[in-house]
Amino acid sequence: MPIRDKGQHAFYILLLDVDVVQWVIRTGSQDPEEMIFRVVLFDLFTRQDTWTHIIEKIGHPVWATYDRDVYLQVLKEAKAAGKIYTGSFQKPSGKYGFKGVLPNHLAMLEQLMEDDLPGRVVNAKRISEVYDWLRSFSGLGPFNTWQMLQNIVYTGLLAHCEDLDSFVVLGCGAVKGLQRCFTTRLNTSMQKPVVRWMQKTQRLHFERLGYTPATLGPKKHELQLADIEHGLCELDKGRPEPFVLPINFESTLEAVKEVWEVSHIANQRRNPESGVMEYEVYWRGYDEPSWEPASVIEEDAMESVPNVRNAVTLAHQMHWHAVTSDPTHVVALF
DNA sequence: CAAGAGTCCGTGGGGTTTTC
DNA sequence: GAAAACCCCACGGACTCTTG
Repeated sequence: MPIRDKGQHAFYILLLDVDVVQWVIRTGSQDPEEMIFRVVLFDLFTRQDTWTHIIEKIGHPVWATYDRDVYLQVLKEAKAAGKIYTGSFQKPSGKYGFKGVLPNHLAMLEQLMEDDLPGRVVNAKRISEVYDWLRSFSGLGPFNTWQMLQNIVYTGLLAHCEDLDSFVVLGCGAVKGLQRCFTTRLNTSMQKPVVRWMQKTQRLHFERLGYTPATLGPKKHELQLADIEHGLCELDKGRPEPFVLPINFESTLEAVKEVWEVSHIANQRRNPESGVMEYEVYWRGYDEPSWEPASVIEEDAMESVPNVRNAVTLAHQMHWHAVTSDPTHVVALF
């Protein structure tokens, strides 16, 4: 059975976004610096019209020949003729010493490039490093940073990062979407694990509901964390009625068991300097333990700690009674 | 310290008024 | 009468302040 109804919308929007970003990335120099310049420039507007307008006026954007005045002029003309921003992705102007959004956005772009965003991306061990660094810029809050980072991920330059498959940030929309799914607001520490769990068990849900699994891109990838997050946002926008996912408890436990990576937790302490609660974690495959902040471990507990209690807690929070009478209600996600 | 409420800023859409 | 200008409201994310 093909995906239909409003759920289809969510995927089409998603596919469009990915395709446009891919086009931005693949058209032009494949030098990391140039690719990232194009991605960030595109990300400021996240609008295909704006990108096309730039190309028509000055050709494919090139960092090596970038000139603020030229870009400002072209974008001002575009703005005078129509819209250049997208409502839901619009970034605050940030504080870069200019009046108005546009010059401040360009100034932020320049700052990112001059402070070597490309180098930081190429040399990053973890995506979270790049995220934290981007977050320090004025105007880049949690959600916009995440969006920008996702577009950077599409370049493939972060493919070597160890947290490529686990790093996710949930925006307000995604949290509301989760609330729609599970009728109750999930405990903050459970939100990300639940989204990771949704990603890992997506096939099971498609099968259970009798739908062809949704795939993205020419290579028919499974939905990634970013896609699930995105889907949750669309869900929040499009659905007036709250509903609940019917969930199989046993399969959830199986999903949790499959991804254990922590060997065991030996100790806990309060960090003498910061006062933060920490756990002494032994990692599977490594002899040396490390002290990890409790918040991190608890957040990742679904994935990493061999502690069934976490799964049971989750089960209780999720209200797993099968409810929806119309399977199309869950199609936006699964 | 975390969660929630409130403010700010800018977009977008719909409707109304003004202008030619 | 059509197009342009204007107004108002809702929305979303960042940021700040308050509360428990």
